[in-house]
Amino acid sequence: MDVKVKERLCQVCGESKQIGRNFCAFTCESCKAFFRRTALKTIQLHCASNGKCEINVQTRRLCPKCRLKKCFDIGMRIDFIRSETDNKIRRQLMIEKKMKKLLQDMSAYSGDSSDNDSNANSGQEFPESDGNSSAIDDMDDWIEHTCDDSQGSSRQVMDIKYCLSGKSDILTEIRQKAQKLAVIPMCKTLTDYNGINQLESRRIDELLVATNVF
Amino acid sequence: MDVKVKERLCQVCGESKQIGRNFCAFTCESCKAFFRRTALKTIQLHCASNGKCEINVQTRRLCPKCRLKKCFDIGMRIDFIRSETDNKIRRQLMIEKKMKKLLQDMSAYSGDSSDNDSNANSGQEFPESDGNSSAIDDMDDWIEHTCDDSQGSSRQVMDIKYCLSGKSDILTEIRQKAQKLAVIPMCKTLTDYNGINQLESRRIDELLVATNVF
DNA sequence: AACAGGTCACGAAGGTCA
DNA sequence: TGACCTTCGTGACCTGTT
Repeated sequence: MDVKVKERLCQVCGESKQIGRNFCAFTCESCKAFFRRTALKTIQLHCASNGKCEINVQTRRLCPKCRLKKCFDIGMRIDFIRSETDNKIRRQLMIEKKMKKLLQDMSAYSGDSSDNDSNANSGQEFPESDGNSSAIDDMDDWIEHTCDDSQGSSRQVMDIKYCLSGKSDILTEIRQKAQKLAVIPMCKTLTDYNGINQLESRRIDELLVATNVF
Repeated sequence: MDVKVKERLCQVCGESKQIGRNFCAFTCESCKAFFRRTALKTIQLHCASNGKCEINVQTRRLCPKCRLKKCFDIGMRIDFIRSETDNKIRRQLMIEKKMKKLLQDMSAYSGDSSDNDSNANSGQEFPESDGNSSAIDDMDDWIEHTCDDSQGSSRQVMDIKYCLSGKSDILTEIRQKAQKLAVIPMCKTLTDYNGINQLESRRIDELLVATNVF
């Protein structure tokens, strides 16, 4: 029972909400975020009380130095924070993944069945651009004309565009696909249909597209 | 006896449950899944302890690099993992099998018990509507016989039908395309609508993929 | 029965923004 | 700073084939 209670309280500040195992210790969300942000920083922290501050939910934000010290004391491990290069790679992979999906969607709606999976080496880097800005412009057009942004739904597309600045190879491909796009239905025909949620109406869209009727 | 005990423990992590010969070594289910997922990946794994982590049930998830190393060390073989193309083919075959069964169900519902179709090419056909006695009628029949409306669940299908009324040419076209694509169970999947769950929409995806449209 | 792959809820990382 | 979110790896459980 003692252990159970322990596991339900943040070992750093005593918080009782959102407790989980973070960086090898049971902590709350805020101490987790604090440790992630602070532990790797090299700048010297300063404590006004000679490093003897008590850390609880109320005081935890008053002295970062003592809070961080307690984090280490209760066993939070710095080596469980992913390295910046690791994170960079992950972000890159995520972007490529989204890109691929975007291209698939475009292919589907333009009826372009020539989209081949033969691209075996997915971990490859995109070639650098020579400053082709018109591809970006084209993408802007495409975003503007094909996305219903009434609910911020094209935000991810914008992110991808931003991240891809200077990667004209794939942008050229996008432009080609985009040109084939006769019409629009990217953002769901039956969205507000009573009872059918977004996922389902998306499936219906796909079925209709599969028939090549619309 | 020693050997028997050995065979009842995962050679990677020492787990004692669900042991079997997996990829040429005696392992638990989780190490099997881990090896299947990880062994073929090309991305570089990183170990914080210079590749000297001890792997047991508690620690196995902490360092993928050392876990994978141990997998190889105890003799798990990467060539026992099926290739992606192999898996693709298998999935394709499974889908065709399922579609065949669905087509049979379909035939049963449409009262098309006579197997002597004049079209000899595929063996499985959409029930032919005589003349243009109205595709809508056919659809009505089909809806009536395949939808469980005990909870108003076929309402969406009916609405779709209504939207298509007066567009019998489109309906005919859909049927023709459907014949060509050998996709019947479009609405069959929606029949069980009670909220389309994840599994079901997954089926729809599979069917679409099976048509080679995308 | 044995052994491949598939599924999905869940835990624990990082990211975002008021 | 911290509440909330997304993403991805994990492992128990499942399906299908031999």
